Amino acid sequence: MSTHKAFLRSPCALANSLDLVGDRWSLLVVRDLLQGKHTYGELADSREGIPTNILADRLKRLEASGILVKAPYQERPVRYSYTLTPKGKDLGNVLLAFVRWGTQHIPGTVVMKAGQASDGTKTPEKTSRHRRVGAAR
Amino acid sequence: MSTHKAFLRSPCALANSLDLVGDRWSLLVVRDLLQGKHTYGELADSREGIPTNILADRLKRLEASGILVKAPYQERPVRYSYTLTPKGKDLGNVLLAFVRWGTQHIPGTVVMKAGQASDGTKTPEKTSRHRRVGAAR
DNA sequence: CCAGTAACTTGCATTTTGCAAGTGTGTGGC
DNA sequence: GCCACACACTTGCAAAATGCAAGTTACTGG
Repeated sequence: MSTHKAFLRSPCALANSLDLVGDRWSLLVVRDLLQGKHTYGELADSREGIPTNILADRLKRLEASGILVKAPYQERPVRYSYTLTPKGKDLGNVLLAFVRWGTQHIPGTVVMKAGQASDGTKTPEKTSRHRRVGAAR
Repeated sequence: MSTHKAFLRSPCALANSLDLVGDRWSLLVVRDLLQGKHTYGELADSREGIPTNILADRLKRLEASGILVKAPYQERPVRYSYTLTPKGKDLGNVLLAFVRWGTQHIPGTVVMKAGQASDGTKTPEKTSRHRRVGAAR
């Protein structure tokens, strides 16, 4: 099979990025993965309450587009771990841009991102492993 | 009445940003406005072929959330001009992050963004005018 | 055998899309 | 006045996506 299908809308990088992660849930899943979550259960338990069918669908799509990979981390009982690829981790910069825009322009919103943004807002961070956002700037 | 409604999903800046512009079209409209387009017709004539009902809806939503303003720029015949507010212009950074991610990770995509980049990225791209894209099936 | 957990699927009502066609307002030409 | 035309939208659906609840499968410990 070919590695990529024809462009759906245009060759514009923005349009194609939006076709992959331009919906209300995908980037929240990426956020949670960046924060150190890695199982379906942890992801389903997000603050925003993503419906499980949507989560399953987004995980499939994100895997299909090479943003994350699914792999069993134990065999008996089989349990899966979702982790970001480099492509997925690079979305951290997009998240960061969104977070900066949101905190600046939507009153009341806070940074809920582990690894810290530029404005010094504290995050109620729990035991994160050693995963950090590849922050620009 | 309160000045703003309760958070739809969570106080997370990312989640709230996505509630405003987290769909497949909003940021493309912002892109076109940043590129200098300002009338409904010019926006409707985008490369990706946004349906006019969707465009009308997005313009209303973006105006409601203070990302752009609509104003008549001539009276007889009345013609409207859509322009970004500072809030809307700041989305340029989000666009930039998306464009960088896309060009880096989605093979074949190109930058189609005019001027106004904070890192000196330039586009020799020019805009096509009223060319129809009958590509949608 | 039973309860429990993780990881999904399924059903179905509601909402959002996408496409085409239509409407309202005003302008210039004849 | 009448017609063609352009701009800025609406309207009418069919099709798809979303959201909620409940069900399913695989396994394990008691």
